Amino acid sequence: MGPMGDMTDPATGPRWLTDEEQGTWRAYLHATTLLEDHLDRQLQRDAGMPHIYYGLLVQLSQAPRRRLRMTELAKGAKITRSRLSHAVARLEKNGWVRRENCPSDKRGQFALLTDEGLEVLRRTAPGHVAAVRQAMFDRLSPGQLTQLGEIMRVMAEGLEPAGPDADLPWLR
Amino acid sequence: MGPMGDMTDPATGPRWLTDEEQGTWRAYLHATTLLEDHLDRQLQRDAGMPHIYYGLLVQLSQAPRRRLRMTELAKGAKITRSRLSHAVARLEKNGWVRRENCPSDKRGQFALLTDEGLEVLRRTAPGHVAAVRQAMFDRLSPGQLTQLGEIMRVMAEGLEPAGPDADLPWLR
DNA sequence: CGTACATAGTTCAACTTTCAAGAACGAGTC
DNA sequence: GACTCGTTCTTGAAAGTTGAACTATGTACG
Repeated sequence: MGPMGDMTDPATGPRWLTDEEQGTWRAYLHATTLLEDHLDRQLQRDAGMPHIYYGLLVQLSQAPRRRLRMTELAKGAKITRSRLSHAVARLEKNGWVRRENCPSDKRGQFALLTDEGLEVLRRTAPGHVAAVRQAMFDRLSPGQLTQLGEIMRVMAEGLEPAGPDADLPWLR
Repeated sequence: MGPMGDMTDPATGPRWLTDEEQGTWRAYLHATTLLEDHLDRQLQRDAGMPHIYYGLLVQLSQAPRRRLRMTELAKGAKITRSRLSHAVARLEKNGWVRRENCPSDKRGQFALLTDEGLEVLRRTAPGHVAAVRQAMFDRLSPGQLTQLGEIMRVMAEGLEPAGPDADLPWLR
């Protein structure tokens, strides 16, 4: 068990999930894995890259001067720097991204979206949006949309690598 | 674009996401990737396997006689048979799963949970439930819990490989 | 300056996933 | 039986991911 113990009360045992919780958890797992698979396949087929790589291009396209420091890009995509290194290497091979040295910090690298990369994005964005829409927004009522947004923000907040005092969580 | 067209109306162009939809979509992506990463790490650390492998053991543990046909197991976990083959091979090496021939269909294989496998599950389930609880259920109101369940079921329904007539979607 | 430590990014090896074959069996038809 | 076709599961190679080790540079402080 982890360093923080197993979070169970030795007297009462672990707090298992209620039936409703279990049902929701299963539905969550099914929906999220199905959607992720669906988008991965859609993008692999139409854009020649997995969903995460596509997200990297999108982020670059929205950044000033179409470039971002590697670390910023990794944070935005919520992936490790290691994974990003590999991903950018691959995207560079495709000619969709270029690296550039950071003048102010010799350790730093910018990843920047090339014109070709932007073109790929333009060509494939409509199909991607359509897929997302079809899977999620076309099926949810306005109320559900709002609810979902709120719920996801609550969950993300609790999982965020934590802001200040990230290394002293027991003091918060 | 795919065989079914790009779903855009040539007159109006693609229907982009509204601001609220974009916000929800981003929140969704953040929350789901953070949670999946979190659980993967938690289980890798405490149980020595990724989340999906753990899910396979859970499924087996709940099946009659602790065994399932490979295809059933794959369907339940929503993964390909190929992926399952590799996964089971790995779990077999760990001694947590065993294969057995199906007597009635010589092509068939059962995957079955060993006593060791069950023991691993017993040892690690409390920590896993605690992680899920902490990330999701401890943070949502009862109303949100219900909403989330419903929303996820709607989404999953739309993504399901489709029941009968799966190959003639245009007739439905 | 020099030492110590933090940060940025890459690399390596081990592992997992995907995709495209392929081997083996079952079922229907003639 | 023999043909055809679908199903079950496995395999191998390529692609992607992970975590730890490593290089190089910045930063704080005596």
